[in-house]
Amino acid sequence: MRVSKEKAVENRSAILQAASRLFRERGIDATGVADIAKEAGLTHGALYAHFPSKDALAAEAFSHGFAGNMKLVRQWEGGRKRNFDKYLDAMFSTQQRDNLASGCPMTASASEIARQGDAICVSFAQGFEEMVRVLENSLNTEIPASQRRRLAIASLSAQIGAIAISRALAKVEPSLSKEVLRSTKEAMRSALTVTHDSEKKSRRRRSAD
Amino acid sequence: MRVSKEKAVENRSAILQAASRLFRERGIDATGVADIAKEAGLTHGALYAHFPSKDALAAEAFSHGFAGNMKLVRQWEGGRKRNFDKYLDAMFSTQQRDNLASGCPMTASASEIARQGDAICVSFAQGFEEMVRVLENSLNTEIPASQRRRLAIASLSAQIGAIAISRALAKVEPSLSKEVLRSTKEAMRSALTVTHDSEKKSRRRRSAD
DNA sequence: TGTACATCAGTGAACGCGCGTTCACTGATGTAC
DNA sequence: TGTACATCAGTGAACGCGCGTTCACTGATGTAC
Repeated sequence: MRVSKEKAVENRSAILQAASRLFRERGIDATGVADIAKEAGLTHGALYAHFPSKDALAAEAFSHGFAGNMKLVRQWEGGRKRNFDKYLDAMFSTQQRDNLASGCPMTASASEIARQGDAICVSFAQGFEEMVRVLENSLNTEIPASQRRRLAIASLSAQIGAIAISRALAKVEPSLSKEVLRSTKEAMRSALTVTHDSEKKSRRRRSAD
Repeated sequence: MRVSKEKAVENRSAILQAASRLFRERGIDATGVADIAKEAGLTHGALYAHFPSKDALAAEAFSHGFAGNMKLVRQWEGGRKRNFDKYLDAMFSTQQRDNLASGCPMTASASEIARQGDAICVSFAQGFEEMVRVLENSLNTEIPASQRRRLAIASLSAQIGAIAISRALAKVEPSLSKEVLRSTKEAMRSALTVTHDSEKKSRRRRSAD
């Protein structure tokens, strides 16, 4: 039976939200369209009135989940040290590790992306580029601009890797799982609050802080 | 028809090798037991004479692939700087990125592991711990021992993350894909050849190198 | 060494199942008069 | 404002397909005599 325009928009959004959650939680291959429709309170047929295929839904769900996550991340943008420390504490926490459902979709699906269709890869690329920009702007402005981008990229690599590893270890080696989070966080904190090259001027300037 | 004992051992090994390759290349969920058996020159039924289930095969295939990869890695063990630079160049190369089939299984399946059975997680944990030990021993011995382990863990996080990201970007953003490899490599080179804390003595000692 | 027979790795049909997608149908909604 | 009808979001049965696993069967291998 036909539903009102508003209800249809609501349903589309519910499908997107369910897909975004379930793909992160169970992986893209392991989540069926019927599961998603059920979660959204619909039957599987309805899904095809809103999305042409599972692949297209996955690409849009990825962008949707990414946009939601980005809002949370932006609150640390600005580059002040105290904020950045909080950002690191939040990113490398066990809460973040155990929060598959609404955490970063890039992290939840890292090694699956490359095996999916091009649409998802494009969504991933856009999300990654935005994330690099945001992180770059959060770094201490005393770090030379040319290095900030490099450090932002390396940091995202470390974040994505550390969360994936700590998730894989959580069940069977819980203490090693936590060590991975802790060690990567501390290494990043050192790397991002001190410059790496041997420019002594900037190093001295910072030590007065 | 029955085959000789030697041939049976050979076949078991062929299944393991095929599984190890295909799981890395296509992902665990996306690879069928029939594909694996075919690749090994057998039919799917034969597989169950050697392995009780796909899950058990996956766990053993993971260990097998990991052991093979470890042999390649060990050649850089020893801690000399020149060797370590070569290790970094090899790890963050586009060849490594495009080498799904025989690259590190930890990297190929990072975000899938946590969603698989416990047996695979245990294999992963063993592999990871060994990798940490090897990398720890490859780091410059002037870095304090307490920091070496932390740096080794953080480096593995960055490696796994960077390869996963660069694979996801390879098709749609090839230049960004290469930048991720390059930036993460350079950040790691800086982080691992210079200590991170403010111990000035060791910093001075190293600058004479 | 030669023969008879038990063993068991490998075959391929069959199992039940869930997948992504299609489609004839339903009936409330939105619109034209 | 009230009536007639076209629209189309949502339903649920059905599609072909490939999945992991089982099993009766085959026939070369290995063994006991």
